[in-house]
Amino acid sequence: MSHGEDHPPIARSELPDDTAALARFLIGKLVVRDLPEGMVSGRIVETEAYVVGDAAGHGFRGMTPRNRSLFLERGHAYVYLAYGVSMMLNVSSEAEGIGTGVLIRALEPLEGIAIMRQNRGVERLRDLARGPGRLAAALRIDRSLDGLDLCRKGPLWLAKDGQKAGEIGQGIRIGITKDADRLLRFYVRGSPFVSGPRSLQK
DNA sequence: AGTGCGATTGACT
DNA sequence: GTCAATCGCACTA
Repeated sequence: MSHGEDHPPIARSELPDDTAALARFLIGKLVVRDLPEGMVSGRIVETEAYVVGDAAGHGFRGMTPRNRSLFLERGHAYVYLAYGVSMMLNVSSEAEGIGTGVLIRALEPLEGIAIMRQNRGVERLRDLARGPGRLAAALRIDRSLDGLDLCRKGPLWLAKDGQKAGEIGQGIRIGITKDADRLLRFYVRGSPFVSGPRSLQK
């Protein structure tokens, strides 16, 4: 694998307005993290959409100190702590003032794998960023990145990938109880880097 | 001011 | 397969 690639950011105008469409669009795109030790990147293989009127969405009951970044224009980072243990990376969606977003659930590691191993404390490639909390740990993502514009170069941004994503599967979201039946999870079929039980693959 | 609960993970039976 | 850890925050009063 080559290193030191340029990774131009994805323009905001390329991001679909609709949240579910954005979740699908982001499959196969890159998350790029600029760390002091070097560049870390991965290909997005799993996302979940938290859409308008969605009781499972953090923005459902309006803006709060925690979720205000969800209400930014599409393409900004919403980072929060889940279960007091794991950071979660989301991409805000829709127009400014609408509290919706896309959870990035899993990456296929590309660059900076040694750095990811160090951040995670595990060796196995498959386990470095399989799951939203693991992904955030591998990229050392925390609340200091909340609200960041992901459509420009900085500590963290979104980029295109040279190669096409595989076939995209769709299913129910993981770990929620409200609006749990909606098919708002997207993933690369057959990718070993996708999280969740095998019963949800297919 | 007190309380209950997660968009998870890793350890364990 | 089950389950505890852990804590910020939203909700109730």
